[in-house]
This record gives sequence, C-alpha cells and structure tokens, in this order.
Amino acid sequence: MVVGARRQQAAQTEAELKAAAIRVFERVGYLNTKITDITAEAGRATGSFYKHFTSKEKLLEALLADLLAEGDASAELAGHLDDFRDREAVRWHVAVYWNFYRGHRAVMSALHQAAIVDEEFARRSREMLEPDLRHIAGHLAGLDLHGDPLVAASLFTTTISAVAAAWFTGAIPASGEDEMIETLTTFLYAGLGG
Amino acid sequence: MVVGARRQQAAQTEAELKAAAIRVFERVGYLNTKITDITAEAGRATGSFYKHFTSKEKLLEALLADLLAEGDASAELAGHLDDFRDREAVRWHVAVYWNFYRGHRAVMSALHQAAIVDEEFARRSREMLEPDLRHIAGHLAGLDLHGDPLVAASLFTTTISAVAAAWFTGAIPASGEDEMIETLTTFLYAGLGG
DNA sequence: TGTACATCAGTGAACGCGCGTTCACTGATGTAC
DNA sequence: TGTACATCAGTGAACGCGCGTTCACTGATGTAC
Repeated sequence: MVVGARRQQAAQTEAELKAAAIRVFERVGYLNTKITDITAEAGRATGSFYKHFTSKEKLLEALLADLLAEGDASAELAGHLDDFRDREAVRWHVAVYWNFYRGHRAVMSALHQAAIVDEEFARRSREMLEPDLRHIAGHLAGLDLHGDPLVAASLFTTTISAVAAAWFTGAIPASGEDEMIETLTTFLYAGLGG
Repeated sequence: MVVGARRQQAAQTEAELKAAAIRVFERVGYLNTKITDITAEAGRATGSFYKHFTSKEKLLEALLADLLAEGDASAELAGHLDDFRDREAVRWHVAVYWNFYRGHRAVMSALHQAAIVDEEFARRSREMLEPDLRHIAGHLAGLDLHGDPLVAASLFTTTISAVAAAWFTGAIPASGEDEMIETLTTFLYAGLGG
C-alpha cells in the first residue's frame, strides 16, 4: 500500500500553486493578481485554489512562512561578522539583505502591498518578522547609539527595503547593484554612528 | 449680473470633494477608498463626483498638481542653504521634506499606493516630480559624488519618504520626530559623501 | 424690467461588469471485510 | 486477492456581491429679446 500517494499529489499541487502565484506576482504585482490568474498560470481549475488556501492573503502568509524558514537557514551560515563598528560587518549584512530581497522580490513586494491595504495583515507580518528585527538590533546593541536599537534596526531594514524596491522597479536611474550596496553601506555605517 | 455664480459653486463643490477625499484617504488609505466614500464624506450624491473627475485616479492627479504648486511656492522661501557639504544645509532640506510629508501624508501615501497598482500612473507621477528631483540633484552637483547626482537625489527622496511613511504608520517603534530628522540627516550627510 | 428658453451642477436609483466563492459532480486513491 | 464502499483532490459552471459608471430628472443660474 503506497500510503500518501494522494496526500503527496495534493502537496505537489499546493507547491505548484505557490510557484505560479510568485510568477504572477512578478508579472503584475500582488494587488493586481486575481485568484483565477494564479490557477490559470498553474494550469488548474479555479476551485482547486480553495482546496489549499482560504484566500489570497492566506496564500501570502504561507509564502512568508517559507521565506522565514529559508531566511533562518541562511542566517546560520558562516561568515557572520558581528561587530557593526566594523564597516565590513555592516557591508556584509547589507549585501545579505539585498541578495535576499533580490531572490524574493516578488514575495517581499507582495508583503509590502498586502500590508498597505490591510492593517491587520501588516500587524501580523510585522509580528512574524520581529525575531529578524531583534537579530539585527542585537548587532547594534554594542554600538553607542543615540536611541533604541530597535529603532535603528527598523531604519536599517526600512531603508534597504525601500531602496531595493525602488531600484528593482526602475524608479532609481540606472546604476549598478554593487554601487547601491556600497552606497547603502556608507549611509548606514555612518548613520548608525560607526 | 453676478457672472460665474454657478461656476463658482462648481469650483466650491470640487474643492469640497478634494478635501473630503483627503480625509477619507487618511482614514482608510487610497486603495481602500471607494468613490461613494468620498461623495458621502462630502455630503454629495454619487453622480456628482463624475461632473468633476473622470476617475479616482484623475482626482489624485489633481491633488498632485495642487501639491506641486504649493511645493514650488515654499521652495521660493528664504533660508535656502545650498551647499550640501554643509551639514546644516542637508538637515534643513531633510526637515523641509519631512514637514512637507507630514503636511501631506494622505496625498503622498496615496501617490505611492496608486503607483504600486498602476505602472502608467507611476511613470506619469515620476515625470511630474522630476523637476523637484533635479532641484535636489542640483544641490548635490557640487559634491564629490561617486556617481550620477540624480541617483543620489533619488536615494535622498526615497529614503526620507520610506522612513517618514514607516514612522507615520507606526511601523517604526516610538521615537521623536526630531530624532528621526537628526538620524536621517546623519545618514544622508555621510552617505552623500559629506 | 419681465418673460421664455437654454444650460448645467447636482441627484440618486438602476445597471452591469468583474471577480471571489460556492457547489454538485467526477474519478482516482484509500479502507474494510 | 477481490469486492463494495468511503474519502477526497480536482473540476468548472453558476451564483451573487460590491462597486464603478450611467442616465433621466430637477431646479437654479444664465441668456436672449
């Protein structure tokens, strides 16, 4: 008895729906995406979607969970420079965050879009992201900051996200990625009192 | 003959619709605002809206035009410190931008939201804002920047907008406005090579 | 100044489209005996 | 191992709600003579 052939099939479909959703988000953005766009992209019937997710929002939460899982895994990686008094440590973190953003643009910008329209979603996803914020705040704790490390950490992530988002959508006139990382590092290193 | 009593009445209604729209935007955000929310807030009939604007988007463009007109007026003001090698000049511009944002949060965030959903609108409003961007780039021209002054100017506005938006929506943990302006100044002063 | 007609802002009920969500149905997988 | 029944992922047509947009109508303002 091949236990779970059905269950496995379902998991497969769910994964395909997620992947399709990401592709559609990339093309037209989260807010412009219709449920039927996702199912069509995945080559499935409309109703199929609701066997796996109760709404577009819940799907996005699932994608966020995947993201966090992957983020945690990569955080364990070596090369973790800790002291933000060291410019290289700041640069390393900026680069990691930037690359993470690049690799997950669609979901990152989807999260942003969902938060704009739905206060409650904003609250919940901030909650889910708080551990990461505390992680960064931890690095900053050693520094001689003017104020709360959490504020500084918020500024760190807000700035990088905003600039990355603007850069990837072409709102910032042509310039290289390395240049952006370098500039952001300078911004943040100096701004954080380094 | 009181010429224009009708025309004047119409202009009045149009102004009231704009003001009502801003109030609704503040409450629920541009994307969550329905045409009927605006007319209800203004105490008018639904159809009235279409006598003045062909769509919510056109209304927003009108609000942007108002904004730019006011922005240009205030740019003429005294106290214009020009040299960005001077930290005070940077601080002054940051504060002006920040205060402008505060005074026009509703429209600023509405513009942002509209741009997210509508590529074409994003392009047009970037076009309308380009003179202001060039104005800032002008201040930066004297500096020994790594790259294009327009890139630096984009970073300047992107960063302040993002941080202001996050701050005003409470995404950044409690901290004073002055502290934010100070921190942003440090960020940008250093980041721009000052 | 008065009268008759034209214009146009404002009204709000009605229309209709888009899209999220449901639901009866199918057929394959799983279970009981 | 075989048969009969149960479960459940997947289907796609149909339903219905929300909301943008229209439109015939009203009454006040404007114009002509």
